[in-house]
Amino acid sequence: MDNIEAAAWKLSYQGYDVKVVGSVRGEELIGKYVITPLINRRVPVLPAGFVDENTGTGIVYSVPAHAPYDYVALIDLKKDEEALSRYGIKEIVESIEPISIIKLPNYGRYPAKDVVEKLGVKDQGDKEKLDEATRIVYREEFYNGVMKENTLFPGLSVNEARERTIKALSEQGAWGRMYELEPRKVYTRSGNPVIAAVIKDQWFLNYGNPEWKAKAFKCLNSMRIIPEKYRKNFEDVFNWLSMRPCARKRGLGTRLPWDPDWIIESLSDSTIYMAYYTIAHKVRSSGLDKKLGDFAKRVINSRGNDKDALNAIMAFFNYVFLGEGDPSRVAEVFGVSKELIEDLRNEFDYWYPVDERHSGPDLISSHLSFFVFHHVAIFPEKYWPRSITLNEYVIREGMKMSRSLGNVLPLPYIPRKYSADLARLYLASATDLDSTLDWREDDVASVAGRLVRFWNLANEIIKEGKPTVNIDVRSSSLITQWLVSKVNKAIRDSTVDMDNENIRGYTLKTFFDLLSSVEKYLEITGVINASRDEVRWALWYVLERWVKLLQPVMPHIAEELWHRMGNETFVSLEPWPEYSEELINDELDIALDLIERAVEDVQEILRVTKITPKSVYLYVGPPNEYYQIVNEATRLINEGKTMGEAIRAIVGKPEYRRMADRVANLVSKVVDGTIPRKIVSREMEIRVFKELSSYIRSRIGTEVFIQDATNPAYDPSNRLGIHCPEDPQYT
RNA sequence: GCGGGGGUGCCCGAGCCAGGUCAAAGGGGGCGGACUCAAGAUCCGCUGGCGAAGGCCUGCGUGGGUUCAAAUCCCACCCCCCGCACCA
Repeated sequence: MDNIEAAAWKLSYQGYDVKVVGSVRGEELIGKYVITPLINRRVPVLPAGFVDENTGTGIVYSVPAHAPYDYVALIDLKKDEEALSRYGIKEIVESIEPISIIKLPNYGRYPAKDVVEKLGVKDQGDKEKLDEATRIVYREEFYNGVMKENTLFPGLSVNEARERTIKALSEQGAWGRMYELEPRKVYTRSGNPVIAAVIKDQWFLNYGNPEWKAKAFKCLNSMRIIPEKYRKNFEDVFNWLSMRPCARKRGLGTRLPWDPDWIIESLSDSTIYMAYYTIAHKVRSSGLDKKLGDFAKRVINSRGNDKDALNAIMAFFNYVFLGEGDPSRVAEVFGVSKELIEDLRNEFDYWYPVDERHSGPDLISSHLSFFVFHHVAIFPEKYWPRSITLNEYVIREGMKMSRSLGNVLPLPYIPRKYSADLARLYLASATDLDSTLDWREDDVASVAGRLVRFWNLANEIIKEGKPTVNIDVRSSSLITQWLVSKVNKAIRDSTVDMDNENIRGYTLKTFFDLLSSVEKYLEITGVINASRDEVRWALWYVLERWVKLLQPVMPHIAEELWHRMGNETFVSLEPWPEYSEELINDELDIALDLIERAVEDVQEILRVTKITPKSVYLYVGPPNEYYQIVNEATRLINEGKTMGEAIRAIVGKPEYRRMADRVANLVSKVVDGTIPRKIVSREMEIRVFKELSSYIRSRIGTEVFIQDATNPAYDPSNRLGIHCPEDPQYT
């Protein structure tokens, strides 16, 4: 088929009576002039390689000022001496300058030139960039462009001017419309090109109906949209939705009962398919599918005139989905038991409404909005959908996945190469719902490393076996109390994350944070001479809860560990772990931080001073009044008091009157942040340093002695001058 | 233009709603070390600058402001991404 025929063939589907009367080679026209309609300008015909000759005549109107392709083609042609002389158009082409006809804010005289240069388009063969440039320029001009004085419609916006131009052209009889598909190259499954056709008597759904719209909004307002930021998007689409075609002439699908030449367009009916899913299995196993199908055929074959058949179908769904009508009647019509019909009704009622629909933001403007509209149109309020969750795109190594880049990661490949649990863990940890997920091989490998660490750790705990003695946490070592607190906190906080569908938060807390806590626990208990029974008990305590917490993100591994722990049940069927608020103690975290900070401080001092000490003395726990002063100061500052007011208020109390300078010093350190807002008690401070002194020693590689600052056994340099809570002195 | 989302350290990316323990989680990359004949894998440490004592300076797009205190709150500006009906 040559090009003229292709265009003629396409047009024949668009309501035109087309006959091919002859053909002309484009080359024959080059160098000739045409007269444009409306403005009667003589315009030369020039060669260009970018033109798609499958569309229309293969001749396009060139607007180099505003169309990137035209601009680049003109530049190319000016440089192409060979073509210029072959067609004898050198003089014409050299004299051509783009004519700017649209004023566009933030762009120069020739928007096409601006964008082409910005994107670095090389020549008219640079299709990818030119398409991008065209998209940008057209969009900008369409929404923001204003026609200039040298046009027929000065001052009008581009979209208004376009309508006026069409009108003017058609009044002259110089206008016809040809529809084309975008993107162009779309093929049917049998390999034929897809073309646009003009359809008469199209059926529409009128989403503009105010009552319907109001109901849809009512539903939306009662729904959870996760992430919440997409709600506005839905609202915009709801407002904007109006007439939309709901049927087509070809393809698979259900015929429109009253006009069976038409097939219901998939977005128009697939949006409530989940209602049918609730009963599909029973409809099929009971043979009802066949009976429903027979009725449907009767309806369609009679063009909707077979009222009995139509009523039968309606009665069935009215009862099952809406609870309307009499189940005995329905049973009778279908020749089945009343119990079956009631069972279907119960099945539907058990599952509905849709508690959560998970999808992507690109479907907000179509599928997901229809989903809401159609539900509210058909179902009573109690069956309206409850929530929609959306997640962003997946990219790979920072790049969009596409076939042309050859970097698509096929789904079936994932469990084989990475294992399902690793992939789940990585995906869950890598990003939130509302941002793009970047699949990065290096990161996956790093997560895999953690997973192996976790696996080994869990198996070591299992190897040690279930503890035989029970430990009372309240009388255990601080570090064990700390770990137990961490676990309980992880349960508490990750449960909130789960409820909010903050999967990343949940994963970070339950897997990564707990893993590092347990590793820290092992490191510390390995050097402080902890009770073996206690450690064993604590690790088991953790693992029992940990496996349950991790079950959603790594179901297979969790199940395996659960069984290795000696359980006969499935962890997936176990109740979600409970936490105990009493076992959560933030003071322990602060205390552990205190130790870490002390270690880092000492290391830094040793590094800066380049001293290699024989031993280090840490003086901790200044007088108790200091703690009280700090807590009091924090309270006053948080109330909005100034530093001076806080100092005066504290010094005003008789017990602090004689230490005014110390009060002033402490308060100023609270204000400037040298002393943290949350501090532990003096008892805790001394206890944590004493219990973990071996750990401190192992970290700094030197003998360490913890001294009570108020009563030091050794103070050779007498450095205990000004000294604050949370701020050990070192010797 | 309108609507929405963003701009954080070499890179990715938390934090921001509820200001203070934030030189700023986590990861990647880089550097150093352990292990190894070696490489890889793994593990440990360092990774804004300065510093002979726990500190100072710079710093979260830009410029202002509020505050004792700002990555976080307010105002203005710049830049990036996404969407915008019959498709230019």
